[in-house]
Amino acid sequence: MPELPEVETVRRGLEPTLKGQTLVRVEARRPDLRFAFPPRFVERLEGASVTSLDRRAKYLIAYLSTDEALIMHLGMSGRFSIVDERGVLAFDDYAYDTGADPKHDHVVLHVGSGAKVIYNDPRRFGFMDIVPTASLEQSKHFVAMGPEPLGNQFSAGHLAQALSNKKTPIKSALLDQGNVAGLGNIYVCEALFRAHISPLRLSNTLGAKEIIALTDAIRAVLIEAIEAGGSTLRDFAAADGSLGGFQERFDVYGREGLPCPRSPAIGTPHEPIQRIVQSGRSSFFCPTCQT
DNA sequence: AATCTAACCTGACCGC
DNA sequence: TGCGGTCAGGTTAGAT
Repeated sequence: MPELPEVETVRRGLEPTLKGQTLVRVEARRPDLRFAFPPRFVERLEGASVTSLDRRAKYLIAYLSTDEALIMHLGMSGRFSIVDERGVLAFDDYAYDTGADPKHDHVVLHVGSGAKVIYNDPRRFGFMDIVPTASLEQSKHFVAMGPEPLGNQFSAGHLAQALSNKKTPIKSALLDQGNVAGLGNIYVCEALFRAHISPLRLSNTLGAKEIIALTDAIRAVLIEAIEAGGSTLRDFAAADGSLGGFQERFDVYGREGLPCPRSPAIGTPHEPIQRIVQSGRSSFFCPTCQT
């Protein structure tokens, strides 16, 4: 479930195991994921140590002692798990999935502590790349990418500028990583609901107040989801098997036909949550309070 | 240049 | 139990 909050949750989960550790052995069990691994993928990783683990939008970045950076993207179905030095599963970002799925374990990073970090991806929409750290920002993955929504560069002013000449629906504009980076289908739906804006509205028709509301809604929903991701990790550490996480808190996503959370107990009820398809993807919204 | 579509893959789920 | 159809949270190459 990798949009920005999920990737940040994964980053926090992997950091204690990877940071400062040497990659003593790397297994690439096939030549590619969505794309071929870069040349000499294993050789460039083995022997390097991870100086820090960062995130940019939905990408994980492991900075290496070799002045290169390992870029990892989870695609749609990518997940990481950690098996610690005792052989015990210590982290799995799909903790509520039942059963192992070793046939889709494509990459294994063995670190000096004896732990291993396993990348599993049934659909193989994920990918990994290695680029020189000095040119990371200029690499093809990041060169045209918009600002981090939780960073200082993202503001109502930025969003207003980005949307001002766009005729595309706001739903599509927010999915465009060049406008703001890290949102996906779920959090776009949720942010538009919070901002009372219909996904059908054309980008260049939003008013200043709406753009401010949208900016605030994007930040708020991402922050809450990251906090909920943290609680998922704690749940798993406690091995209580509970689902947890943010998905129980969606206002509109996946809730077609269900009541709008804002529908009043007294007075005229809102229409049920509606699902439409925009550029091939589902949008969920309340036709009554999102205009 | 902006915008849209199809494609990449596999698995889960639903109705019959 | 099996079969076919539908859907899935992302990105990008190629067409309009």
